[in-house]
Amino acid sequence: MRIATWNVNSLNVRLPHVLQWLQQAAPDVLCLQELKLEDHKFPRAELEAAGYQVAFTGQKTYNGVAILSRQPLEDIQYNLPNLPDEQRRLVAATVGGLRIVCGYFPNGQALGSEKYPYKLGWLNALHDWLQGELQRYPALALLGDYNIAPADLDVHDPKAWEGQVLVSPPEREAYQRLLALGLTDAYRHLQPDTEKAFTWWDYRMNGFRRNLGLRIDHILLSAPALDKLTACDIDREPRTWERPSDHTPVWAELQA
DNA sequence: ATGGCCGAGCGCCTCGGA
Repeated sequence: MRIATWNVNSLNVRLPHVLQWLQQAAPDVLCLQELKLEDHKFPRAELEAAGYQVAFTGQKTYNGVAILSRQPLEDIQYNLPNLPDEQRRLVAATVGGLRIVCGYFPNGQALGSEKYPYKLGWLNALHDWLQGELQRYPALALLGDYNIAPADLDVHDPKAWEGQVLVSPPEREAYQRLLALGLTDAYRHLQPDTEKAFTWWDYRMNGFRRNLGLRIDHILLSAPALDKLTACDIDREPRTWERPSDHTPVWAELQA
């Protein structure tokens, strides 16, 4: 079973990219973030024609998440039940016994911004909700755009980024608290030392060509899911396509 | 050189992203 995550930065613009990647990467499950469209504009017919069932929750202009799956999606949940919030940032469903949680974590904007405590609060609510979720679903994968680079190894220029949003100690501590629930970073589990392995590059400054990026999109696995992990990688190819998202897909292969 | 790029919105500038 191949599972994947991709922040598409507008599904309106990126639907052709998504269809192309579904065809060539053939994931069983693909989690999408930053749909930037309302539910009535979700391209359900096109994705179903490609062989995928869909669960999604969106809003105009901002946020929005979806799970695409070849197998049926069961027990679908929208948003964090313990956090009243207008922002559409989470959808979860069970696929073949594996609990899939798709999240678009808040960016935080800047440490002095009111969006920063919102981010930390969201992370805290996610943590608390996951505790119960892991009890109900021991085999669980948390995929998405975390907007956190867990370690300096995940940052192209740690000195320039030091103390900024996406790498600040409180965010990294919140990320570590997720790991403390029994989750493991699939990519780092298999590639503990790989440098300059990024999932996002700024549109500006020729960021991608110069590989000035961050690793902020992740797949975290609970122990029963980690036992089945055989491969995990970042697919940089879609970032080379015409009019790309600033993020590129991350995928993991789990034994059946 | 602290900017540069994108996408969306009732657009011709602003906001948010990361």
